[in-house]
Amino acid sequence: MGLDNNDMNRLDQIIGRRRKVARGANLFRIGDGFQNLYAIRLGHFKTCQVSQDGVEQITGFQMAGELLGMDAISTDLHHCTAVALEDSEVCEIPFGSLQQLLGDMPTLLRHFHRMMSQEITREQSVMLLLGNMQATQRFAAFLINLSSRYEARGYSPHTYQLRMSREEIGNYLGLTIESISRLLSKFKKEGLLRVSNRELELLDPPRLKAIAAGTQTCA
Amino acid sequence: MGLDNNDMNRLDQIIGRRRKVARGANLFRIGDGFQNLYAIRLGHFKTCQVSQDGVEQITGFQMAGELLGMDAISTDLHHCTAVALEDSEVCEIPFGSLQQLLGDMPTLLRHFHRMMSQEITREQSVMLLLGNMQATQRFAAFLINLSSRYEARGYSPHTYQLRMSREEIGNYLGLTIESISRLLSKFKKEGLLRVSNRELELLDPPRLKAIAAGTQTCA
DNA sequence: CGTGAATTTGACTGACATCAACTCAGGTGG
DNA sequence: CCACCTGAGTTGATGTCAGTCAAATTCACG
Repeated sequence: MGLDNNDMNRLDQIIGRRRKVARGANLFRIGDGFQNLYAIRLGHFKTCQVSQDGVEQITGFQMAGELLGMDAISTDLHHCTAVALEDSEVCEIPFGSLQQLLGDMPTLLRHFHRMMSQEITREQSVMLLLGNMQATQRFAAFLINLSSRYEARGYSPHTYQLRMSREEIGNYLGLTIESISRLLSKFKKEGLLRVSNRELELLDPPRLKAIAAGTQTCA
Repeated sequence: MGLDNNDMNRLDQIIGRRRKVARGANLFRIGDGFQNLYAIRLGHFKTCQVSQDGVEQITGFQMAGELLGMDAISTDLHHCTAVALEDSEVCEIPFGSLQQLLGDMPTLLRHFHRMMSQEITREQSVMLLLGNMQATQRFAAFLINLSSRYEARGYSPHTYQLRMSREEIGNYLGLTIESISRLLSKFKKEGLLRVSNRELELLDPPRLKAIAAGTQTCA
């Protein structure tokens, strides 16, 4: 169920300019008008919501190959802010043109729907995480999730770099920076991983998965 | 940006049989194959995820006019279970037929995308709620959310019936049944609402909104 | 090196969970 | 009609996990 060459060519034609986004810069902000979806070519992003009292909640971390901006389709306004976690590059996909194309190309349409649907299920699993997992379990699930996403992209699932700060991890997982730090220390002590700054090595993925699944408690 | 009559007629043609779902019955279950989306005609549903260790997390409450099953598009398998909270009625929308129609009908396509996108933003706001709101704020936000949805459907925003148990509310909000009960009592004492069983009357919506927004703390 | 930011670690606190007892409404059968 | 039972909900006492506050340490970078 991939896109064929013809599909890809027609898709390429509507894809707008590549755009570089410097570390820390916004790709779009809450309230911005919606023109484009963005396909991440290079780098990492975070998306965040802001509550009425001004508190920020990170709703996801995105990496190369993922699509940004789908939440804006409903009202033609962006509902979250996307920030580059490192110097990154995206392709603009003008949504108007994409829509026209979708009408002609059932496979592309199907593909697009899958991506939106995937975002829905991703968010549901975060709700599960935030709603009834303990801190240890949340953090293990987070590490495993990154691991499998890197693996799917052909990178090592055991060794990767955290592109986000401890604070951002904490915010995403509904925990404080201190808790994240303690969890890292605990996992290190347990022989589950090796950390040095943002460089991470998972030493015992099966056990980490078991902790994430809740079938093992961790000391 | 509604659908015109012609659109509606063609849509009606593909809409399958109406299906009654008794209180407590499943409309679909995690792992079921995906055939149809479901438009709720009558009644209320909850959707829930189950974590690997068997804990249930309610990811949403849906009412008449809302669409169920969009999370299944990505893998052709349902990722959550939908349960009727009361005797309800849905329309089956065979997704295959819908897709064909979407190719021909740009307005319908646009409408469908908006609905999917809306689900994404809804979930993001739940993440915000679960990630960094206090119990009181979560519950106020929950009540206000229901209120505005009933209002949008032409029902009273001040007086409505809770279709779900205290336990279900707690599960959804990442709290226990006891906490929900205490919050109800607190709000009652504060003169914010009147409750009797599942019958609810919001006495001071502005203040409740302020609490939900985090701009007011509540005693 | 020196300065400020990010992270780690420790002590204490608090919000919500847990445990337990009690109330109440609704249904069932004598 | 009423005694009994059951399940939902309420209320109180206590415990605990993660938050808060504070200080120490390490890191990034001029």
